[in-house]
Amino acid sequence: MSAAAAAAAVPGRRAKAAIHWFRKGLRLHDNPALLRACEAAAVYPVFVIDPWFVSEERVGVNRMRFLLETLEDLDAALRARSSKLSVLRGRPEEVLPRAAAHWGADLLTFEADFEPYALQRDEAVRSLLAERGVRVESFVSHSLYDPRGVAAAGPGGKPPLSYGPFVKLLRGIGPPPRPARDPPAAMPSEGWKPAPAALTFTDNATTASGTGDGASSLPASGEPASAAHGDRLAEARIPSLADLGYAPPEHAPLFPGGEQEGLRRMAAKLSRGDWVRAFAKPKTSPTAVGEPDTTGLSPYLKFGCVSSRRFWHELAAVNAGGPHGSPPTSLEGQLLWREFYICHGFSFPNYDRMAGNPVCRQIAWQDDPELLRRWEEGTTGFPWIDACMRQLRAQGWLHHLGRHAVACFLTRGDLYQSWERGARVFDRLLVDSDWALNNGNWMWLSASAYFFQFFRVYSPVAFPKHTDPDGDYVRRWVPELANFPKAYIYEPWKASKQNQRKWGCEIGSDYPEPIVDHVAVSKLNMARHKAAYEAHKAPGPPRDVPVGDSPGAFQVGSAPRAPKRARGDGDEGDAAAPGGSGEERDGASAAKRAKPASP
DNA sequence: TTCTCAGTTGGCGCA
DNA sequence: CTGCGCCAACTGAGA
Ligand SMILES: Cc1cc2nc3c(=O)[nH]c(=O)nc-3n(C[C@H](O)[C@H](O)[C@H](O)COP(=O)(O)OP(=O)(O)OC[C@H]3O[C@@H](n4cnc5c(N)ncnc54)[C@H](O)[C@@H]3O)c2cc1C
Repeated sequence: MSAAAAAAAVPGRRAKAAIHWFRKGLRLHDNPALLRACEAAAVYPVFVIDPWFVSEERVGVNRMRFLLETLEDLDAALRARSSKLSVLRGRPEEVLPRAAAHWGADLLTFEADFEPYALQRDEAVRSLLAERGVRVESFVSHSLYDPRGVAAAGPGGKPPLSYGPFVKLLRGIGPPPRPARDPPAAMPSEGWKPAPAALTFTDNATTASGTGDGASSLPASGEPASAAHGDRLAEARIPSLADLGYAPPEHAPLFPGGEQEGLRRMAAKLSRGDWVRAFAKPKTSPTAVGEPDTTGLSPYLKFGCVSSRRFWHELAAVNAGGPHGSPPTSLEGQLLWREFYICHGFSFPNYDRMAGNPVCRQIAWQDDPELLRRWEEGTTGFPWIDACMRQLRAQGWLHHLGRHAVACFLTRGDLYQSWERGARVFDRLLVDSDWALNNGNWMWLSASAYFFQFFRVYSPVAFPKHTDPDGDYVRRWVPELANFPKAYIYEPWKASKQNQRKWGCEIGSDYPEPIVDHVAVSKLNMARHKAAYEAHKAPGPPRDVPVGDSPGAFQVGSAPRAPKRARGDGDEGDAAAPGGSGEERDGASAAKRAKPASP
């Protein structure tokens, strides 16, 4: 392969054929890696679907739908520039070398991805292609800054553990780079040929191989794809949800996928200058029904349908229009939180678990699959918590404070289950699931990192009343309770049996009793956390806390009608719970690939 | 080394 | 409805 190696594209020299590998960064704007590929005589944009991710167990229907819609949108945008998207099927390490050989590519470009799973995958691809004489180039365009540079600028080569100093560090670096220019109106396609049929998704009705690859062609610039290609049904195409074995979604998407949708949403939000400048995150409402009270850009930023740099610069222009808030609560502050977690996920090992994670407190979480299941399914008996979990399941999205509420409830607040379990559920269900953001925020909420005031616990009853005293959000997502008046909407178990019947929902049969006595259990959990922190100061393996080993502890301050069940299944009293001593994590192999970066 | 201070977004009772 | 102090007290950063 030395001849091929000699033919590899070199920096600055024009490549013969370049593959641009889309993973995140699913956009044409601000895409430096795509621009680089466009310097070649022909560019082949591809997306690789690794079947490993294709399962509702790993990537829920909302996120998979978002991805497929995004790929459709990307393909349409490429076709308008005389190109098209080839969606390939298989492991990137196998598919990309074959595709490169097929197309005679001497250059592969992609957007850098700093998640551990992606780094490992990309390094494997890079070395495989290097052996075949294909040069690989990556470009930073997902985050505002190159996380390597940010980390290097921090004390000891690590980013600060607190947000304030982190932002100060960024300010010292200066504003993020300006977005790259758009790709050319007609993307290069010298000697273009279609993707290898064996690697693509094709219609079953006819076969692509009949007349060979030559059957396919590229659209002329601006030519509508469907009209131009109606005669080529067997052409490689973007799979549907059904192709991938997903059941039809039960709910319309809250966020339709795609660059166009993302840019449209960003423009709509930024056009409200006063709203943008007055944005204060803690004051936004988690109980909105319908359009979120925040930007709703998270899935677009996660998949890179919208460039964070473009968002930042357009936001800066809006902020220039008058007095505005500042981080951490401002809209810019939100983007910097994203930066914070991305940088931390890159800088610290084992960021997605407690064991071996240098920023994470070691805590002897309980392990009760039944409690986890009820939380996940939205049947805890706390209407606010259940409404949030049901919105999450239905739409794949929750307001930030809704995420706070359910994450606190599952972990340090009430159920005392590991944040890792919660993060795994979120990762499956969220349309915007992002490895670093998800794990980092779960550590925050569980008071495992960044935030340590564990005595501040969200009440599953009182908290939602701030923004929704009438309980309309609960009625939307927990229809069993639709007829309950506001006085009982967050505590339906307090209504008399007679009223429960009258309002059409008997607690205990039509809707569950509360899963725990919140007041009692949150006190116990505070004591547990306090002990865990003390153990942290005087190192040793994490132990469960002998607090609350007396069942009596549960009756302290018990809520009216605290369900008998609350004590029974509430994990309490087992002071001898196995301390997650650390190293015996489940599935070391799962840890290696535990990452839906692309899907 | 030791201290001080600030920290996105708690709940509650009270004025 | 809003603001305030209390609860009991955590951390990382920086002086
Ligand atoms: C337990 C938990 C898990 C989370 N998991 C994810 C996740 O997997 N993916 C994800 O995008 N966000 C996650 N978040 C952060 C946050 O809740 C969402 O980013 C936000 O609710 C998305 O809505 P938005 O785009 O309207 O936010 P906006 O308030 O409009 O913010 C704009 C953008 O800033 C970024 N941002 C905002 N808040 C945060 C934050 N706390 N941390 C990091 N970035 C932030 C996001 O990219 C967001 O789209 C999580 C939060 C919690 C508490």
